[in-house]
Amino acid sequence: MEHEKIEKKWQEIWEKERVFHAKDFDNKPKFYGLIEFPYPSGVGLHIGHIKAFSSMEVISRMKRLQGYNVLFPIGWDAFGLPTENYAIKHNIPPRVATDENIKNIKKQLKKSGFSFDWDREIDTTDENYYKWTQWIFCQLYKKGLAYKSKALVNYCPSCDVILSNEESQGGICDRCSSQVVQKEKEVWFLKIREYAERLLNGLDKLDFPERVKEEQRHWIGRSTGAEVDFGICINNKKVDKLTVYTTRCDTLFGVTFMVVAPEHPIIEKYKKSIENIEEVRAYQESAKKKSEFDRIQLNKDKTGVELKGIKGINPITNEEVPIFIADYVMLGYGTGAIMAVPAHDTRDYEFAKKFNIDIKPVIKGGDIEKEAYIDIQDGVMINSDFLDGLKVEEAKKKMLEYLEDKKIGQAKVNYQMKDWAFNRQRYWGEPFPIIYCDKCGTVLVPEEDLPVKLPAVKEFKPSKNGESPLAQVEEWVNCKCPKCGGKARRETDTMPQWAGSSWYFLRYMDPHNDKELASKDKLKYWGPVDWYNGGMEHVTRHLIYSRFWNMFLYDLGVVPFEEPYKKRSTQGLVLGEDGNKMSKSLGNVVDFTEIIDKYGADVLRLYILFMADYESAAPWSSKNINGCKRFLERVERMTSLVDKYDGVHGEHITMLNELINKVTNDINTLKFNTAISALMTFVNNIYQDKYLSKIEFSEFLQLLYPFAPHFAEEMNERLGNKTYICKSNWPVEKEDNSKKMINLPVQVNGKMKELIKVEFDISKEEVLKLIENNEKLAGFIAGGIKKVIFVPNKIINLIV
RNA sequence: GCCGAAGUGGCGGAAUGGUAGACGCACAAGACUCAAAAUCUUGCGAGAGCAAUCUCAUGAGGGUUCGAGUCCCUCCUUCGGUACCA
Repeated sequence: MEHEKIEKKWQEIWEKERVFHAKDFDNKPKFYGLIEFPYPSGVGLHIGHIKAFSSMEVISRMKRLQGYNVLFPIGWDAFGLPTENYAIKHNIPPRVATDENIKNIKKQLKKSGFSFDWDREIDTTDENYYKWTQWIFCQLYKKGLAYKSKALVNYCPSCDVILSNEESQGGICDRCSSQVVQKEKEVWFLKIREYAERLLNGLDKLDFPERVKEEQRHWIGRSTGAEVDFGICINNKKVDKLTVYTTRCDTLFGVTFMVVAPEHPIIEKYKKSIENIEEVRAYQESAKKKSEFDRIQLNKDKTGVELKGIKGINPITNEEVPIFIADYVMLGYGTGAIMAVPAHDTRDYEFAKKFNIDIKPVIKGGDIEKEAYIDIQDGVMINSDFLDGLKVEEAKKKMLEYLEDKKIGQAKVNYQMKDWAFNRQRYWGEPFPIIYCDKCGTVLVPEEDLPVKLPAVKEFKPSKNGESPLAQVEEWVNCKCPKCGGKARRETDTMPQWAGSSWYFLRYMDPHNDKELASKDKLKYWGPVDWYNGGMEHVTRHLIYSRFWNMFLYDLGVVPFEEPYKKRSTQGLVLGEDGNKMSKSLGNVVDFTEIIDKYGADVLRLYILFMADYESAAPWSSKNINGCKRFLERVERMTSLVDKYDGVHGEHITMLNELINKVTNDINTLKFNTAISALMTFVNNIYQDKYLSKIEFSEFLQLLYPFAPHFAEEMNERLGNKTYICKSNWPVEKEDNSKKMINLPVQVNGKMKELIKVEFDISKEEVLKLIENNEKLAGFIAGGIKKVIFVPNKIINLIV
């Protein structure tokens, strides 16, 4: 079959018939299937995209035949670094580059035969789209959830851009792999931490894979503990308090020193009292130079400097303890200060060993000469006054009561998740709807003035002083204050990559609305997303950010559902033929457009879904794909076996029913590989029988349709069917009056001996009778049967 | 270190605690052909046997069970995530 011709033909027919069009407020049950919209980068799509999109594609194709009103949309996450870097590299304005790339990728997607509803195509860089991204920011600002503050940020010297923690994991820039350094900057933050608890608790109700939930939980990083007010004293006189965060307030009697982060404000406050301030300053400087990554790398070798001249006071024992600064304590977590209990914390232990500090055990057991002893399960308190004899959990509780009673401490929940650093010094992003006025301060752009359009510029490369290129566009930057009408300047930073993708699934439900981000009625009809498939790499950032925005919009009353995604699944990577991750440097990248040219989109999709379990990574094979090609050719030749029988042959009913059942279930559980193998088995069986009816063939083609839609449509037409498959109804199981026969395995002492063909639902007694009459099996039971395990329709096991 | 996933033929991979290796690839033999390709048929975990058949076999070692690739314990390896988070 000429795949090029028939694929083009059916793509045109589907488009003309508008079969993938999602109808608002239709009476049919709705199904909203979502895939992660692609970045329109210059290199086009990757074979991984094809796999990623194929799950919802297959499910959507089936669901439409099953009578669902399916929303399966597509769009472009076009702001952000990949596009901008491409534009800079090729010296093309980002707008032009984006449009070119979109055009190219759109062509690739259409050629691949995806059943997207193109009427709902969105583009995050379209001003009608980012108007609403800006609008959401305005609401966040109004609710006090967006703020600007000075902060140490991850800064990539090569890209000249500030990165979020998510974009600089491991201290490496996400985009260019350069080493990230720390820099102090005025940064916009979104208070995602205010939603931490809800983001965490919401997970329980969601149909996400457990590992996805675990990663999100870990990312949010909730820990329960206590803040305890230690004292600071100078010359034996208490002058201040120093609050620490601990999850182990039960060990308060074991504190032998304190540690604060190098940037902790007490150093500046008491610099006059610190005798070795020069040494301290030197340490602060060296810590600043180290990126967060370096700190981690050096985690075996603890460093620090004692703050001589000031001491900490343990509020329980009133003992004086030394205070150190050390870079193993982070300013950004807890209070930036800790109480150190070397006997029961590995880090404190290492530090104490190095600096010769006392190690005082407060939990029985272990050998503190060798290592810190940690037993939160069964540990029993010692050397701890009123806690002695209690187990750790009980001691925690009692200590906390004591602290709260004496007003020297309180229960405290902390989250590892930091507020979301929400700006970049780049051109290709959403401008902030923010104006700075000398008189009025920070002023929001009024809603009627949205969108704040991104001006066309000549110089879109990042400038070397770390400022956004927008800062150089005087006529854009200088504006009137919306409040007082006086001279004012616009915010020149832009929003990060994740902004536009944090709410795009909402826009799909009402993409052309110019009054609101989406009408509530349409959100109510389509939302929430029934099934969202995407990559494991977006589980912690994109998924959490978008859940946060959705929750916020829910609180505002704009969105009628709190959680945006009912169900989430993840595809495994397509690895290179050598088993490694595909990469240009390894030269193992497979160009899927070449595969389409050679084999067609149907064979490509069939093979991608057949090669392994959908959710696990699997290597590409240019040999194995032949099997899928041959399979379709075999199906094509099956035409010659079609007889004149009007109906389903009695002998084929069971087989066909099983196929319908299997394919339907497998598609619903992403087991595409076994669905396809069942289709193959069916064909093999038909070849054995050498006949099938037209109806059998037609239903087979319907089942094949989600995986090889063009081919199935073409074959269906050749069979003489007047109705397109895309407009047909998904096959259902037929009444089966035939006596169902099964092969029942017979085990003797747990070992398989024989298969006997029996009627379905046969009784134990009848089976035993058959066994007695079976020449071979009778021999085994000649010595008498001790015990019989009979599992109806499954197995019989004879213990002799 | 911690969290998660996984280890099954020559290869990709199937198996609600119940026939291990479905389906496909590769390979071999046969049919068709002048020949090749394509196609069709058959075989294809290892060992023993003319054979029927038997024994062994799902990373290693234990255990639970009538029965374990699947559940439990200990360990090894690989991959992914994460990390001085107090």
